[in-house]
Amino acid sequence: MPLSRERVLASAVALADAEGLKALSMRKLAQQVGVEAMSLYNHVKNKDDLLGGIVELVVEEIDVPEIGGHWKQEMRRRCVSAHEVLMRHPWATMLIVSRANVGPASLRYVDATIGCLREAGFSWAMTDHAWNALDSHTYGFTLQKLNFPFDPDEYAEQAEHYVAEIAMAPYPHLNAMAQEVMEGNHDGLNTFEFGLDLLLDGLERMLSRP
Amino acid sequence: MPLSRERVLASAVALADAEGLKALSMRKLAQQVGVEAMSLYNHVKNKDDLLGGIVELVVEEIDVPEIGGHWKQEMRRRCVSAHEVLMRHPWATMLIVSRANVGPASLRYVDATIGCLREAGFSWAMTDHAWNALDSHTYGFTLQKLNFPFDPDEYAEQAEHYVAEIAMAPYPHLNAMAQEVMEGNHDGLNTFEFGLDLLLDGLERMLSRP
DNA sequence: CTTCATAGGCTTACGATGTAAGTCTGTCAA
DNA sequence: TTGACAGACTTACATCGTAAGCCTATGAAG
Repeated sequence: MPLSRERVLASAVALADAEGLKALSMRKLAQQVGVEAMSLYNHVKNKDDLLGGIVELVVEEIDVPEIGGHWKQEMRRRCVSAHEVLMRHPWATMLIVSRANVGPASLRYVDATIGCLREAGFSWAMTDHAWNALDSHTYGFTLQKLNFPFDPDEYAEQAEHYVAEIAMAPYPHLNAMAQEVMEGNHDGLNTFEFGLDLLLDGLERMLSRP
Repeated sequence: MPLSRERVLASAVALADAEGLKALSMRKLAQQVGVEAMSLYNHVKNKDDLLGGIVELVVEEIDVPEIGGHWKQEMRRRCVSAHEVLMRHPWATMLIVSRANVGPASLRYVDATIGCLREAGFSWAMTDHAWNALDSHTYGFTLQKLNFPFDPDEYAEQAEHYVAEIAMAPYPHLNAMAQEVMEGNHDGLNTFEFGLDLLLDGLERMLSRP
């Protein structure tokens, strides 16, 4: 099987998924596809191009909103799908929010989003604001969740170590919340849909009362 | 003036502000404070510790919500302040969302947030959700704005180059929006407050109708 | 069948980077 | 006077992206 851009990019995604973005070096990637580092440059302009390529692969996985459908349902599906995809590729969100993404998958993604909102009757400005607010929530929530230091299942027990290591006296409210988690009264988990529905409901109200 | 942790951290913030996170290397920083690279390690455990330190300096700049005050107004002030501070230090948001922040400034910041929301009558779960949703918007919006490839002032004219470089035929809605921007019918700018108020209004409704 | 351009490998080399390990020196307490 | 120690410095190493150039198999042109 000859080397190709597709194979290089797919392998890069696999490596980043398995060992994180930091571990994705040209040498390690080359080794994984059975080649020397410099050979990758026959298929990829440079590392930045490689990163752009793997971002495109990830964006391709996201459900695009259907332009004829009901905007609220379609945008909800789009955002939930984005969140799921980004959780499957924990390195991807960071990359997306720190680069200009102008590949075909990314363009198609924003085009469908704009189309869906416009079709529903939003003005240009409102379309822009809605799209931006929904993406802000999607990226922001995903990054916070990825950054959360414990596995959700073991949050309660981990909280005990956490509380032990940090002087909680000066932080009474944080301390109280940690107590609630430890005692099982509050699971401390956040759902993507909470903020998402707050935004969608707000947008719906603005649409019906222009 | 002798070297100290404070001086190292302050200088690191200045360097990152001026030349970006990528330019913040131990050697460059050392040079800036007039010392050799390894000497920094007398004041900082390693580079990660340095990054944690400068994040703390930034978080310290953010307005903390007042616990007795009206929650909506206080949280709004807190988020707007965070956004402003993060725009002043364009490298900081990335760092905040990719690390566990457990310094005193960060802990004080979350403690005041939890306290303000609890005092207002939110349940533990709602407090957690509200805090998380507001932060998601703050970080997500800021990252998107920082990543936006043009200066807001020159957006309209830059859009022309953009459109020229990308085949717009397959992306009719994106194309149409670009046209609106070029013709001055839509400025294409997003405000932090749009999504923020959507969230705050939604939270207010949930609080009054439990 | 020969020639020769080309695509796509490979090797070598360079300047960053973070930091481990060890050294030197000036200050101050005993 | 001595001796410990804080805080500077030097050297050295592995790892990174990638510039430059080399080598060889393939396949089209003569």
